[in-house]
Amino acid sequence: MAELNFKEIEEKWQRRWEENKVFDAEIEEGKKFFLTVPYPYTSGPLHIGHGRTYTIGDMIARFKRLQGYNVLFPMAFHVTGTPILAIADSIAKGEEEVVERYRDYVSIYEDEEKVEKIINSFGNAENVADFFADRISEDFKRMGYSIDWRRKFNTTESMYNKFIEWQFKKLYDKGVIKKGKYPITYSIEDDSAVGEDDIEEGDINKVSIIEHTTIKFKLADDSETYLIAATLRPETIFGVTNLWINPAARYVKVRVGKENWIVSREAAEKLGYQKEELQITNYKLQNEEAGGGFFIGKKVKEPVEGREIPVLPASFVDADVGTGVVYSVPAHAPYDYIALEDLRREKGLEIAPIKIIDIEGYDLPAKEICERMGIESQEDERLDEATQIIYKDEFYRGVLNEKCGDFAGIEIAAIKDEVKDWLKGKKVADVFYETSRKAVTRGGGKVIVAVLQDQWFIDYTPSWWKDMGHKLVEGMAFYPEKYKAYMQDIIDWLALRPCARKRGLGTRFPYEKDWIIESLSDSTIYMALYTIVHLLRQLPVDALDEKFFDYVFLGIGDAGELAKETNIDADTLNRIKEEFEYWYPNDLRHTAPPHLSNHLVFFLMHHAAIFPERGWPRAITLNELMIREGRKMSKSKGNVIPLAKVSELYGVDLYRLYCAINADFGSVVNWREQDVDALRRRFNALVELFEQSIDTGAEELREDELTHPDRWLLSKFYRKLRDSIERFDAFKIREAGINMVFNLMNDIRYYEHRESEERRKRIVRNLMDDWLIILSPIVPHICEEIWHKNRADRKLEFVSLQTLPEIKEGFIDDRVEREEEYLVSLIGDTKEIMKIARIKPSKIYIYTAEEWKWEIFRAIRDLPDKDKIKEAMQLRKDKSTVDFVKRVMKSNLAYFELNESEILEREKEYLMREFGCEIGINAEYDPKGKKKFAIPLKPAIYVEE
RNA sequence: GCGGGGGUAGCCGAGCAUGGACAAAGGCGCAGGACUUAAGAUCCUGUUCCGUAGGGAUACGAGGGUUCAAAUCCCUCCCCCCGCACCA
Repeated sequence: MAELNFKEIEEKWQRRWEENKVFDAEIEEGKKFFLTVPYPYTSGPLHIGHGRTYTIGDMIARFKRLQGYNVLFPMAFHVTGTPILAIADSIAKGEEEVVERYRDYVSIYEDEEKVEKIINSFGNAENVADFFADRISEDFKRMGYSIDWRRKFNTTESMYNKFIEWQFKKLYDKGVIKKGKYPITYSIEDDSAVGEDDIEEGDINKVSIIEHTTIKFKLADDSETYLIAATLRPETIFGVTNLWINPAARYVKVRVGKENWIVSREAAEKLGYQKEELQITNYKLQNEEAGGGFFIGKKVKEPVEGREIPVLPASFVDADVGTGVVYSVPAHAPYDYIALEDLRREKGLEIAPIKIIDIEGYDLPAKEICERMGIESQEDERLDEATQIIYKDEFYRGVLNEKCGDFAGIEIAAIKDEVKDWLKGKKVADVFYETSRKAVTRGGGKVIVAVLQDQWFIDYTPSWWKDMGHKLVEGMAFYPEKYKAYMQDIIDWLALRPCARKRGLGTRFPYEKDWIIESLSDSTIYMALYTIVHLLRQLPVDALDEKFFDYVFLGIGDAGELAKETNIDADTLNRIKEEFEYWYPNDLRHTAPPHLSNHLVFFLMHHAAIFPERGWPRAITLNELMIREGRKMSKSKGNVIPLAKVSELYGVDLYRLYCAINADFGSVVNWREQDVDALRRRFNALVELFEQSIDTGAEELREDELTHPDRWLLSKFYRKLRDSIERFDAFKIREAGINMVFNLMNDIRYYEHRESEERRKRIVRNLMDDWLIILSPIVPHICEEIWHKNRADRKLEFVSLQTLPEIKEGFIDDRVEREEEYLVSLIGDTKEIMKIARIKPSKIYIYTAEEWKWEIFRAIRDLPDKDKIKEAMQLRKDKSTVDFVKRVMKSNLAYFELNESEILEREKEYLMREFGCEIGINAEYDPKGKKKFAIPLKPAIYVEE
């Protein structure tokens, strides 16, 4: 048999599909199916993990075609946002790490001599985007995806900008586009917002924004000036005994409104990015910063009761965390307790802790935790841990005591925010944002929290919107189903989202042109554009204004008038509108769970807001990600395989099969070379099975020559086919695939053992066409190849365009399958006996159950266990009846009528072949008295040496 | 912390929603055999323990409970993974 060249086969069929426009979708009679997968971001090559989602999407598209749907499966490219711009900037600056990475990326696709030139062009973001968009298109074609490529676009095209502007106008009209303050992570050095990608180790050690509460302590000798302490536990203010200042740090005075605030120099800088009214002046008249020591020993007034408390030195205070001023609650904060202990030892200073929280198991929590953990110095690293423990315990179990005024008797968890608000109301507290850890950007710039004063948001909080979102989700299907409830929660949780930035590629914000629409907010309803994009290309961009889209998408306005205004004739307008209305809604969006709480929820909410109900999406399916050899794939680990290499390294169909079979949607696919190899052998064996039937010119079996094993295999085949179609339709592609590859192959192997290789070749011929059709969504290239090889006259009849095979129900035969199971278990039992008794048989005697046993078997089959013996004894009063019924109960055999001796007589020859000896059926000869052990469906066996 | 998902044999991984045929599919690995000059591939057999007749014992994170019966239901505990936003 000739070795198949998979690569050639892939290319051949991809070419023919393209030449014959097999996947170009046009309006047709009958049912339609519009499937989308999120467009890829074109900052670099995709890897096999990304490929999983697109591949599954393609399988669904292909399956739906077989089901008779007119399928639209389009693709576009996402370019908007900051990363591509950042990459281009880095390359323009010549940052070696980035340049090196992109050299590697480009080398995946290009010969070495071209690489440098292409990299040089990458100083321009557009070139990066275009290069990878082109390559990813090629990758997708090479993966055999059944995409209608005429509808390809990217998100920086002016046509797209027009569409996004329209979207924002619709949202603005609904009153959900707003302006306000918002804290973000920010780099002073770069003068811009920074995200996870921009932060050093931001991907593995996330930086989040933490809200501290600042509390003002008035200096006793200066009524306009306050030391500003920051805390995460404002409710502990009732227990404050002193302030802490780090003598080694530098402090400055800043002017906030009419007050002077004293904070660390570092904090002053951060405050400058958070409070617009802030002015910085240096402390002391001689225009110098003050060392922390300047304040030591001064008195301040705590703001609740106005007690005077001292300012004391502490080394644990970090000038770069919070304000560099900390208030001390030694009863409940381990750091404070230990620092005071130090002072007591060194200076003899006695300050009594003020206990304000009652909690079971503690008297003075800070003291006890330190003693328990053996902490004695404020340099001890375990203080953090001790603080955590106390914080947690007190938060959930602690109750404020009588020292806390109106808040006494209430649990911390329930009252924390109220205390904070109360302090804010008294004008003694304010908000200060801090990063959850110290962080720098990848360029080394310090990351702080800045508060944007005029950030644009989408406000998802209006209840009308949430209600619509819930309703939309309620009417949708999700697979895996658990994500439906999860999505409802996400909708509730969704609040304000900034929707524009100052930087990045994208559409200008229509209401303030120096803002650019943020890239997730511009990717919410773009599926609608797929339906008409190929038609829009023939129109002048200027015509694509609000009225145009209102008409096409919402049916608002009049074609005749619009034609006059836009210079597009009314027929064209209607043609476009019709195309949209034909394809919409999006019947299925297939993606991966990381999109749930961002892209997908926006996708749903924006549809709910903008489109009428008939335009709402119908279903979402999600597949988990892919790992490799048990580990996450990542650039830094260097363990990614580019999608572009799949064909060369593995073959596309093998990859697709692996994606289909290795894991269900809800589980991670583990790409393991060992398993891939094993699957390759299976896959090759399957292909060979088909090839052999074709090459030898084996003929189909005629119905009148079918034997029992033939009927058995046909029954198995059509049962599995029926089952697999059901499962595929329910997106259980893995189960369908395992059924149609692994399990069927096992059946055929068994069949061949039962019959012969020759006959196997013939019967495969009977099944081949039906089998190829159901396999074609998963491994389309090889199916197409064999489909055509099988019948040379097929030419343009692609397997990809067939309809699902008819299930030949007549072949599905319980009896035939039961009979075969009966034989298999008989043979298994016999072999078991031979093994245990270590006998080489000269003859094997098989005794089927006598008729009375069958009668009782029938009579008691539906009775509960406890009644079985009683019933049986009424039918036949004999001790052997009891033994028999016990054996039946133990054996757990499902009732089924079989004529055992008839089967055995028929298969006698097969049994002889199997055991290589004589077989006696129901003989009188029974030297060891085995006969009595026979029960229905489980004959007694005697093996003679 | 909040929300979600898990812990199954040497490994990966089904099954658990509707408890019973579950010593637990399938794959990998390992061992033996057939084939081969050999290797690979393929096929067969085995892979918790005991057993010279198809059987028995112990097992599905740990510990309890419900039941005639639990990997499957209930409770408690331990451990692991994911998301928590402005980022594609």
